[in-house]
Amino acid sequence: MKRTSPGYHHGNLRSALIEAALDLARDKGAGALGLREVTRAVGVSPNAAYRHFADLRALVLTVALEARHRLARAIIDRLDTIAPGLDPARRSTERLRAFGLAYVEFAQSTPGWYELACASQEAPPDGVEEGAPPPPHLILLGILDEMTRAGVMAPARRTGAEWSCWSTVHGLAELRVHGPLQALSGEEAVRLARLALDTLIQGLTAKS
Amino acid sequence: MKRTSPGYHHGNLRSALIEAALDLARDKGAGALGLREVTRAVGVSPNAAYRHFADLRALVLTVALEARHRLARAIIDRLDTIAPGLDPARRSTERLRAFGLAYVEFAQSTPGWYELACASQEAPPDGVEEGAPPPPHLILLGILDEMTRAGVMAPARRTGAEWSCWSTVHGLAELRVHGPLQALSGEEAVRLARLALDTLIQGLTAKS
DNA sequence: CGACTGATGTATACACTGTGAACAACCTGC
DNA sequence: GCAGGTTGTTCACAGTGTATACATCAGTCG
Repeated sequence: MKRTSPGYHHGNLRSALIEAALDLARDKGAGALGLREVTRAVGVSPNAAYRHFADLRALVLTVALEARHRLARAIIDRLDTIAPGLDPARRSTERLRAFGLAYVEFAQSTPGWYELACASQEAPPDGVEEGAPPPPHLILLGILDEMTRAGVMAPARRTGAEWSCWSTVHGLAELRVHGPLQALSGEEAVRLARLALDTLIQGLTAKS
Repeated sequence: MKRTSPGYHHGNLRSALIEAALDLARDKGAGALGLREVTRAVGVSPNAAYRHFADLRALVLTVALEARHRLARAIIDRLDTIAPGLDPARRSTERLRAFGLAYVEFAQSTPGWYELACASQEAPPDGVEEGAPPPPHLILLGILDEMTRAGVMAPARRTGAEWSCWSTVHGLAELRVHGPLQALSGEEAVRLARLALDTLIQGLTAKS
């Protein structure tokens, strides 16, 4: 909240706005993101934001991109907990399970960021990207390819498998955050998620 | 648009508002529902709505309930197309598939109503209900019970199976309406939905 | 040093939203 | 025919996003 120089200019309003928006979304949901609300949190006049973003939509898109990065990093971190020593078959299925659990737990621990990550997936207008993690979608494709290579999933089942997985995982998150699973405790929700992931894996890897 | 008597009072503003709101949601999405917008469509002053609904939220809840009924009826109609002569095992799985396809196709043909049906599942404050169809959730439970009775699904897998199904189906709809499947044609989306449902059924019914 | 210049934050204004309060027209029962 | 409740209108207010004009800073060039 403190300005780099006590004077008029803020210093780096842009990042301050993004950070304030992230806080706001985490605490009150993605729907609470408003131009006046965010600028108020930073302690600056509403129209100051227009020096750094074309409009509210552009701000939200930028913040959403950051949320997607955090989701991706959460997934990657979780994938890295799977011991590399396992045999490829077991390892790849465990990685699929870890992917799903990371997705759902990200949604349930920070619903506002999850909402942001899903809503308006477009890239913000200012395109430059550096240390961006691979998007969750690509991570999933990689895991499914591992599974086919390892022989746990028949190549015939590979077609469209990403959408089966994505549906299950995204559906779970959605039910948890906006749907009838809202009331559940974290552990119960995770238990249900594990069951759904078991069914999914069973369906992907079943013989015949 | 024409009033029952040329005079002041509208006659049955309440149903007119609900109908206008349904039209608006179908054409421009659930997010486009605004108090002024709806009353404008009916040709009445904004505050007239307050004689029939406590606030905008109450109106939306009422319209959302109607949308849920239409979803339920779409599902039931589709279930009834499954020939009753089939053997119970085959029939119950076909009914599960029909459930999923009906859900997804409702979402893709009338996304605005689908949004309404999902968002804010609470019942509207004015509680009276008469010819209401059973909610989709109960329909699904019934189908799963049929499947276990018919022996296609092991009783051990029955626990939490509704959430596996619901996740897949709701996830598909969500990806279709708000997610990366938006761009697809109707047929392509249905093909992917069939694949995902195959995987789901495979997972629910696999031996061992 | 001092003035010019671009970047950045402010002030004012406007159209829009949901909603409360006071008012007016209508319908119904006595 | 008139009292009283119901229903729709009007006016008002706080809130929103955003366009325009202005003020103030941080440099750079003479």
